[in-house]
Amino acid sequence: MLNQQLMVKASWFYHVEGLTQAQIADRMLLTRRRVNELLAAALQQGIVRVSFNSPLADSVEMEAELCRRHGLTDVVIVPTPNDKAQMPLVLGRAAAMFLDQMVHAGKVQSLGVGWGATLRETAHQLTPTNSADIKVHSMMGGLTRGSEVNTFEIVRRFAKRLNAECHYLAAPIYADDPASRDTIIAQSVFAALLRDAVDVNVCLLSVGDVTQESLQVRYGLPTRTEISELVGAGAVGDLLGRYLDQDGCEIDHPLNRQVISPELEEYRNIPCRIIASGGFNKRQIIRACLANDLVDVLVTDSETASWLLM
Amino acid sequence: MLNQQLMVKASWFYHVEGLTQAQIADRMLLTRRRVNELLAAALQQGIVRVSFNSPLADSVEMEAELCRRHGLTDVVIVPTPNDKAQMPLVLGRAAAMFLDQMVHAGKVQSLGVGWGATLRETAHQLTPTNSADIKVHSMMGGLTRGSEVNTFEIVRRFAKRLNAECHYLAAPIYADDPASRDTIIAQSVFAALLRDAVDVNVCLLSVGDVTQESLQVRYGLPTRTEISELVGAGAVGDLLGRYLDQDGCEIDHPLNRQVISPELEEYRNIPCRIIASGGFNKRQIIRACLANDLVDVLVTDSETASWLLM
DNA sequence: AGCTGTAAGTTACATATGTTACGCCGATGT
DNA sequence: ACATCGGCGTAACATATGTAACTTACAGCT
Repeated sequence: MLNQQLMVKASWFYHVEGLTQAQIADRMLLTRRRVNELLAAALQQGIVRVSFNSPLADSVEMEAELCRRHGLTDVVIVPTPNDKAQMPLVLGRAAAMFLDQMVHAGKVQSLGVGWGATLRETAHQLTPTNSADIKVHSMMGGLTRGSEVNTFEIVRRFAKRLNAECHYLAAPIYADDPASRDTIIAQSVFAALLRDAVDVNVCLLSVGDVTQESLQVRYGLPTRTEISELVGAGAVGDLLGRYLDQDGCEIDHPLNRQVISPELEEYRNIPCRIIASGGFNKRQIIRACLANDLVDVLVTDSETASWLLM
Repeated sequence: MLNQQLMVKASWFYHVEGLTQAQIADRMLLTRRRVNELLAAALQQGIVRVSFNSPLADSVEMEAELCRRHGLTDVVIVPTPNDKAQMPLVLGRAAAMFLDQMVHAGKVQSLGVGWGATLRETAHQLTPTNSADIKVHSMMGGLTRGSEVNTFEIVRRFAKRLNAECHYLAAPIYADDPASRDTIIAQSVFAALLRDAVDVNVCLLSVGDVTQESLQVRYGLPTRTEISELVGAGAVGDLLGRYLDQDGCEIDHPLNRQVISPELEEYRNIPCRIIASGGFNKRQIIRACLANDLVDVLVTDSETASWLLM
C-alpha cells in the first residue's frame, strides 16, 4: 500500500465516487489533510488528469495561450468556416456575443467602432438593449465613394441596436494629400471629432489586408493610390486606415500622412480595444497588431489563431 | 458562444489555469453560480473527464466494484505475482498493512486469527505495536500433526507483534467423529473457548481450497478423510475448517460435524471479518464466501478479483 | 539515556464551493 | 392588456477545502 496506491485510491473515491475528503479520510483511516495532499499530489504527478473531450477544447487552449503570450484581456476563437465567405458572419456573431456580455455587464459607456463586413455583421447580431446611456462613435471617416459597408451605416446600426447616441466622424478617410490633411485636422471641429473618437472606453475594430479583396482597397483608398506601393513600403494591412508593417508600426508612405483618423498613440489609451478579424488574408496584419500591443481582445478564427501561435 | 463553448472554457480556466469559480465568473462575465453549474455540467456530460493514469487504477476500480456488489466494507487488491509461490507473501503484506492501519486507528480491541501461509506472512509483516490492550484469539483448533504453519504458531506471532494477550484454542480442529465432537464442545471449557473465539471485534482468516495443495488437506484433515469425498459432496473449499459449497453453505458431510470451530452463524456476528486469500485454487471458495456474506474485507490478488467480477 | 530533527497529527481558520430562498424580468398564453 | 410561469441573478448559508501554526511521536545521534 504505497503512496502511489493511496493516491489512486483516494482519487478514485473523490473523483469517481464523489466522496468528500473527510469521508475518504475516515474510510481510508487517514487524516483529512493527508487525503488533501494525496489528491493534490495525484493531480500534480499526473496520476489522475482532467482531459477535455470536446473539439472546442483546442480553441480554448489557444485562447489561453494567445492571452498569455500577448498580454490580452480576452480572446475569442470561432471555428474557421469552410466557406470563407462565412467568415464575417461567424466572426461578427462571436464579436456580437462578446460585446453583448460587456454591455450587459455595464462595462461599456462609450463605444468606438470601425467598419467592414465583420462589424456590419456584428451590429446585425447584437441583441437590442436599452439599458444604458451608451454613446457610439465612429472612429474613422466615411467613404467618399458608395459602398454597402459605409462607416456611417455601421455606426448607425450599432447605435440603433444599443439605443445609443450616435456620433459620426463626418470627414473623409483620406485627404487628397498630407498638407491638406494637416490643414483639415487643424480645424477645431475636426480636432474635436478625432478627440471624441478615442475618448471611448471600449472600441471594436477590424483590420484591413493588402490584397485586392480588401474593402479598403476596393472602396476606401484614394483613386490614384496603388496597393502595390503600400506593400512595397512594407505594409501588411491597415488599422484605422493606417498601414502598418509587420511590427505593427506605421509605414513611411504619404497615404499614412493623408489619413483622417485618431493617432495610434491616442488609440492606445483606449482601455478595451477589441479587434475582430480572421481569415488567411488578415493573418499578417493581425500578428502585427498583436506585436505592437494594439489589441486587448482578439476575436478570430481557429486557423488564424493556430497560425498566430506557430 | 453556445453552452458547450462556455462549459469548455470555464472548465479550462478551472482545471487548467486553476482559477476559482468566482474569478472565472468575473472573467467570463457570468455569475458564480452559473460557472458552478457549467463546471458540474461539463463533468456530468463528459466534456471534461478525469482519467486515471496508473496501473493501480484498475485495481482501485475493481475494489470499488467488489465493495459495491457484495456490500463489503473494504477490498484490497494486490498485483498477482508471476510466481504463485509469492502469493502468500504479497497477500500477507497487504493484509498486514491493512491490519496495521486498523490497529493504529484503535479499531482493533480483540483479534481473531486463523492459520495458513498467508496469515503466517501477515504476522511476520505486521509492524510491532505496543499501544493498545489488544487480545488475540485463535479461531481454530490446533493441528494434531506437526506443520510449519500451526495455528498455535500463528496466533503466538500475532500476539507478539501486537504485544497482545494470546489466547489459544486448545483443541484439535477435528474430532474423530460427530458424536465425539458433540461431547467435546459440550464441555464448558471448550464451549467457553469457542465463545471467546467469536467474541472478537476483528478477525483475519484465509480460506482453504480442495486441491492437493491445500494445507488443510496436507496437514489438517483426519487421516481417513478423502478430499474427493468432500468435492463429491459439493465442497469448493473451507472456512474455519468447515467445508462450503459454491453458495457458501456448509456441505452435508460428516467432517463438518466433526469440526471444532465456531459456528458460521456465530462467526457472522463479528463486526469486521477480513479474509485474505488469492490465487487460482481459491477462486471458488472466495466467491462462495462472498455469496453467503461471510466477508467484510477481502484481500486478494488482481486476477482473482477480475475473475470474481466476471 | 537524553537530545534533536523530521515527519505526521491536531486544531483552527480563511476561502472556496454547492445549494437554497427569494425576487425580478421577460416570455407565453388567454 | 394582463396574469402566470419559468429562468436567471442576488444574497445568504452550510459545507468542504486548503493552509498555517502548533503539538506529538518517532528515529537517529551523541
